[in-house]
Amino acid sequence: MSSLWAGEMPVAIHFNKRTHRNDELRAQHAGQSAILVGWVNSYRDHGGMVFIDLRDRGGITQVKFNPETDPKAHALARSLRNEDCVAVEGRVGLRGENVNPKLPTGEIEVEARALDVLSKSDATPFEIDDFTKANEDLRLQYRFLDLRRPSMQRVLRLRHDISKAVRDYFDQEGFLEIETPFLTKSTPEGARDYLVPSRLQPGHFYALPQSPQLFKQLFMVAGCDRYAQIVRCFRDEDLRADRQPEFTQIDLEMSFVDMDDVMTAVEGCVAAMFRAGRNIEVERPFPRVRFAEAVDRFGIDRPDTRFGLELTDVTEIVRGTEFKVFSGAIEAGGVAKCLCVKAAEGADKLTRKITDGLSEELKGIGAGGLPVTKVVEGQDGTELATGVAKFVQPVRDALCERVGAEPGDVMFFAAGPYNDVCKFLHHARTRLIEILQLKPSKPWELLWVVDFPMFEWDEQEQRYYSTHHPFTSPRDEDVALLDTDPAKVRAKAYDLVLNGTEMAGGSIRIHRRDIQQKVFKLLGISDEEAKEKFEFLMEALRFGPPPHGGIAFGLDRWVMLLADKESLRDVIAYPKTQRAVCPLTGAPGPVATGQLEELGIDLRPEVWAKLEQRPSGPDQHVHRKHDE
RNA sequence: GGGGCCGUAGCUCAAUUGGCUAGAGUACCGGACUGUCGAUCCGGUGGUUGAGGGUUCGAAUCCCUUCGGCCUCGCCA
Repeated sequence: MSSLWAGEMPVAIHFNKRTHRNDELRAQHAGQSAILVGWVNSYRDHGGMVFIDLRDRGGITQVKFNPETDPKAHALARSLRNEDCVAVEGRVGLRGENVNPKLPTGEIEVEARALDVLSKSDATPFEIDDFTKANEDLRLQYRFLDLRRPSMQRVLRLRHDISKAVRDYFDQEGFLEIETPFLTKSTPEGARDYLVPSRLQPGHFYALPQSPQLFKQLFMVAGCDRYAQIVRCFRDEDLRADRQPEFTQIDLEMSFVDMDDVMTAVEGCVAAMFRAGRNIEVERPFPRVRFAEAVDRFGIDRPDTRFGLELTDVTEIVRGTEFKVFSGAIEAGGVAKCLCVKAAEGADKLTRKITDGLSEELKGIGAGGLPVTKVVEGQDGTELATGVAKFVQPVRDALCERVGAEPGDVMFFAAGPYNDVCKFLHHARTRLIEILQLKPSKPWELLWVVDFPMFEWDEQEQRYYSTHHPFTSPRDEDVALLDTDPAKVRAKAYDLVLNGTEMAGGSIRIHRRDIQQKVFKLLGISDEEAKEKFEFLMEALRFGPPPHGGIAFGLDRWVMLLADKESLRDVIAYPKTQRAVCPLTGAPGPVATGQLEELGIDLRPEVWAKLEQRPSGPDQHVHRKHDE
């Protein structure tokens, strides 16, 4: 290579015989000889002495080139640039007074006797370190460089450690890891499917699995007893920071169990993940909260209970007030709830600007606004000031007593249908926690939400939907209600919530065919439809299915939280952008028309038109009408 | 599909009310320097201000269209 020292043959170092990784050498190794490989993280050329920081996936070791002792290696070292891939042979030396306390290997350096440039690097599009920031789009386009950064390497390692802990745990607990197909059948309910056209049967499509739900239930019918898999799932819906079109689930199913058995198994798995990821021992069992209570107190079925700001029902107190927003909503069958910010929580920071801003935000999600009032110390005791004060003044004492409000506090209200009120105040609560920068009572809070209703009534479509999914079992004591009052039936379902984020959801499944049929009927799924869509499950239920249940949790989200990252993209090696594009590969891309023909697929005229409009870049293959 | 933020040198950013040759740090190139460690010092290259159109004597700045990225609602376990 021309970049090698002119006239010299490259020094042949047996790079495949490296002796250490770059985070391993310590003072105790002083005097030993070592072969290291890696990338040039930085170089410092003093004219005389040359230093390079050599990086591999584990860490950094300083290498010293001395012109007096090793002129050849030194001369070559002067040509090194960032991200060159090199091998170094030398002696481990103590740094004496020049110890670098920032590096674990800072007590030593490798005094190079020989240097081999394995390959040169062009100037990188961004610098490979944790100091400089680069546009995320660029990072994803050059993900192989982005992943060289120590912080990304740490994430990959963390993810590996967590996955391994999960596998070890399930192995130990007697679970079998069995793979399920990716080319499978489209399921009717749930998210939009990713479809894969069939060549052998034109006009037919496989769907990529949204989850292995049915397959794992069949494993139970098959007598596998305990199944667990770390498996990729696919959902063709719009992306978010915490949502990718393909994501990884920890999926499990168990036979001859009830809710407690599954929950205990999951708690063990979560404990193993925390141990592996953060070296934290979590307290078990996790507390449980009933769905109805969670929604009542926090407005949401996945509450973050580490903060105060609980909701209080004030329907009866404000029922008769002059304020139409309250009285009208209540007369129409709605409720009124109050969220009280205590003085100690920083209620005085809630300026008019902030409360107005919150009100606007709430209008954005369908609220009429966010009525507010302040509790103040007046001449004759506690009084209300500003906002809706004059309307609620007549019920002031009852209101303050009910809510526990004291001078200095600020009260927010919402009135209307129960679900709306909860939704609005949950939003307000979440934002207030951010705005007031409230400190959580503890860093991690794991809790179970249980006793979900089986069904939710859809007012618009006048039909029931499954809260969980159609195979979820009702609680034994509620089975009779299926015939009389379906809305009251509680499900054997459980969600695991971490710091206000749903991290896992599962249920005990229906293992009796008659109950499954009854549930389908309630959901408006006809016998023919059930047979068509879930034929194999319905068939399986004929042949002695065991009582069973399971759960699935999103591995990506767990890694994200344990890695203190705010985006799933930071914990997935090759993630997609918001438009579900992979900047690295350019996927999705067009294909040759021949491929489409084989599949019996033709693009619609308007799709063609759009494709032809698009400026085709140098590396972009547009569908060609004539095959190449 | 709706709302919001953003796009200027390889990278991260600046550019006052629409006004002088669009600047800085870093990277890169050249030079100096024997203990640095996000090395330092001196010098240099580098710009279709995402793209297209418009308003104007004059546009990075204002308007329209479009492409791309992020956040979010809808959607989604």
